[in-house]
Amino acid sequence: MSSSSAVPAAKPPIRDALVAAAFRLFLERGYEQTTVDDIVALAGVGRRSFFRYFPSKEDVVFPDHEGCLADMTAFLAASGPEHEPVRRVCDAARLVLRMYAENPAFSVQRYRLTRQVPGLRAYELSVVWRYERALAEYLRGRFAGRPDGTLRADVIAAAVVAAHNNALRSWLRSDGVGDAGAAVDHALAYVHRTYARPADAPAAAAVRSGPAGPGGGPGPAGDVVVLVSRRDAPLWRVVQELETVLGRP
Amino acid sequence: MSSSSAVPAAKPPIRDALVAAAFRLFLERGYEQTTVDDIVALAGVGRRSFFRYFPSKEDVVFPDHEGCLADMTAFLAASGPEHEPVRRVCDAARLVLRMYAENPAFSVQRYRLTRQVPGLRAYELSVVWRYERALAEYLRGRFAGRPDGTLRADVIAAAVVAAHNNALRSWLRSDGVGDAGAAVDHALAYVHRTYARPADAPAAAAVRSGPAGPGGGPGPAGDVVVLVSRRDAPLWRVVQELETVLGRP
DNA sequence: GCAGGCGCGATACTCAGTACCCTCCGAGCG
DNA sequence: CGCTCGGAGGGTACTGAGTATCGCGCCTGC
Repeated sequence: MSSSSAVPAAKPPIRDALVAAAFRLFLERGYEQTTVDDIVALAGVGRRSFFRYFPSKEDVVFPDHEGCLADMTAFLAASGPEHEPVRRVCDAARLVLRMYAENPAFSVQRYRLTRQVPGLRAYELSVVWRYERALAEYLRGRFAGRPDGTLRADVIAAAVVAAHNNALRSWLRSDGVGDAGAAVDHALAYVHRTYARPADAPAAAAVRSGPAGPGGGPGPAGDVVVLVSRRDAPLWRVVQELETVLGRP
Repeated sequence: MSSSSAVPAAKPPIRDALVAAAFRLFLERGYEQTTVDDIVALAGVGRRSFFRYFPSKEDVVFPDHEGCLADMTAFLAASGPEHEPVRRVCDAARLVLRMYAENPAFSVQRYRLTRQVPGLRAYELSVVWRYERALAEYLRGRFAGRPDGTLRADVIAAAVVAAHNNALRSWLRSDGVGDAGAAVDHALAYVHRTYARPADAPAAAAVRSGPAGPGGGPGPAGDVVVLVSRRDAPLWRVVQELETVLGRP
């Protein structure tokens, strides 16, 4: 009818009402003690509508990740060859942090939920996995042709995600106080230092080798290389020489 | 009693029959088209017994991971301070490969299943996550006190798992032909090179030494640089060190 | 004003997972 | 010898997530 009083509040779409109702109940009585029927009853909608907006009960706990994943994919797709790949995936990871930081209270509550509900933890893993795959796919493209390109891509993507999550979780564990951005920057800087090679590091150098004298063939890992070089030698020559002696790519 | 009474603990009871029946049906008509009732009917046991042996339908697809995880935990717990931590987690990861390699045909079938069933992929993620946590917890212990100890632990554990899985999956994708061990060794070597620092020592130490002896500041072009490095130090780290000492980009 | 589309609700069904209770079987004990 | 006890397996019934189907009402476009 013409009356609008029966309609809940000026249309925060049903989806938001479902999220709000779900979290109220999850916090009140726990995730597993809350049925979908409870949620839809509180939200005042039909049961069928819940599954129209969320493919599963778990999805209502992560209502914004689908969009964030799309943002990340778009961000990576918009990258050009001028971007250093490792830095680019670090920046992509920061998109996720931004989403969490936009709503600290919500993020902390969700974190507590996922910590104590195994089913939610498993679901979160699959979400994180999709982020990691997006980063890895991007890196695989950038590393195509390089030796061990896919290996490097997968490892770097995993390292970036792990570093990001390490910082994010420590921020969440402290109830969202402190500078999450700085913590994530620090963690990602560690990964970036580890993997971002000085653009196509040329190579170079003059070397002598051996644990204790001449005749030492390719010794076991752990022995020592002594390199003597003129100070004014071009760096790339030093590296070239090193590679030759070490017998590595 | 009469047949095979004791020693090998008479292990294979109903459990193995359930696994066999489950895989037959999964391969015949697909995972989601197979109900637990189908499985127990084929195995000739009661429905209740299925859940006695497997907490969920997904678990029947990974019947050996629980034991492997226990092996890994024991392996890490049995580590001493004499073990280099990064090498140790690499060795721990090889335990998982060994389990897969013990039964290539089964592993390949399972891989195909998990590839095409989202629910199984999600479940596998939670299994992998537990391995990663075991590695990370071990490293956290070994890195306790170091700056960014937990960060390093988490990142290295993730890198090890990613490298292992990269090699493992490429082996599985090729239907289990080729040397899985060699592929995993190669992948883990990459991670080990990246992270294994020579027992707290810097990757490389460069010493400036001039013709005029010590005390000489940044000498003129023409004097000599002596660099001492562990043979297994990552090359780019050596270069970083060189750059620092030489004061060049 | 009418027709069609669609968002939504209601009912009914499948199946995973759980709770409860039953039986069978071997072991110990009166 | 029979009784009990305990544990492994089976059967029945229930909860709740997720799906299929239908029917209604509202909004839009002709």
